[in-house]
Amino acid sequence: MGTIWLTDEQQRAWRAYLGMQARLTAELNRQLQAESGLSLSDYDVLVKLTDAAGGRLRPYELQRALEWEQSRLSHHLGRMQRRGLVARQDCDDDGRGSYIVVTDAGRDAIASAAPGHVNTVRRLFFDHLDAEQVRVVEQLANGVLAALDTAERPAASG
Amino acid sequence: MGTIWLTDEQQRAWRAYLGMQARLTAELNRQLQAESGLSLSDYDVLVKLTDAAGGRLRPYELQRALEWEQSRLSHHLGRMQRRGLVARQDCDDDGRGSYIVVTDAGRDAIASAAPGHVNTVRRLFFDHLDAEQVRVVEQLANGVLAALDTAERPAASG
DNA sequence: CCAAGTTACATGACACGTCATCTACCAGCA
DNA sequence: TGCTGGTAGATGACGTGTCATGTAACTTGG
Repeated sequence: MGTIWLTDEQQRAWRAYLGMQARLTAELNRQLQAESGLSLSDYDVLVKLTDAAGGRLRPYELQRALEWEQSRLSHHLGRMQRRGLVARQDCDDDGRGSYIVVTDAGRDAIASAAPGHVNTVRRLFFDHLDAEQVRVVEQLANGVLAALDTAERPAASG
Repeated sequence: MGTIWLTDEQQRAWRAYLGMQARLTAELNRQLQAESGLSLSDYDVLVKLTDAAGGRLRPYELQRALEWEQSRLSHHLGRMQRRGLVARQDCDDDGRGSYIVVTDAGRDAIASAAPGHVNTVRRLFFDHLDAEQVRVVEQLANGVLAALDTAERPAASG
């Protein structure tokens, strides 16, 4: 029988969301790329690494922190290593793995990129939201995320 | 002088938004791909084409409707043509251009993809929002979009 | 202690998006 | 008629993301 479509309000909201998402991501990437030569992905990786003790993490730790697919991370770390942003150290505990370490160049890159990026986030996004809207974004996004979590890792029955 | 960072509320909202955005897009793409062999981009193109009179549009019309970069559209149409989802017709009015037409295969593809996709959008997103949140999403997204528009196409001075 | 399963990570193939650049055509003007 | 500029669109190079698969090292029951 008939498919249930979206209501008019939902359609308008969905279109607006998709539009914002696409344009905003593109703009943020463009600004970051132009001002610092980093991509948003590079930025996220470097944030996690510089936050970590010793500036290094195992790839699987990075993977969980970033919620990336494993092969994406592997490819991306390879590229970042080629560009000198990160390096690898052998892992004595576990012969399969390695540590990923931020290099000095990596630290420099993110230190110089961060202020401009944060400014852009504020200029393009938060400057146009009031306090209530900020709260709604957080709650709504966390709600959707929670649903995605339970949908992907279904609770054990019983 | 000190860089102005984000407030705690803004940081939490931003992280939540980024997480939701990434996971949601990935899931929507995965579902669409698995159930119909289309990507979200294919879907958007086919929606615009089937909405148009005669099921055909000039590439530049598609470009404006989708708000895509020109080369992205060009590459994407090439791939969709290779897969038989769209075809090209000569444009008599303008020797430079052509019309992009949905093929029967394209119509079949989107007709079979749409119900499942809409269902997934509702299941993963709207089922977790109340009416007020839906309104906020629309308003907020449109506000950010408007700002992006004026930022990119600065008004003529005077 | 060893075979079987599991975990950590890499890799090749291929779709996708951006940038820079190129070609062909159209429109206005001398 | 030819020149100049703008518009429609394609293309190659290159970075990125996904899927499927491979491999080596760890772990665990017997």
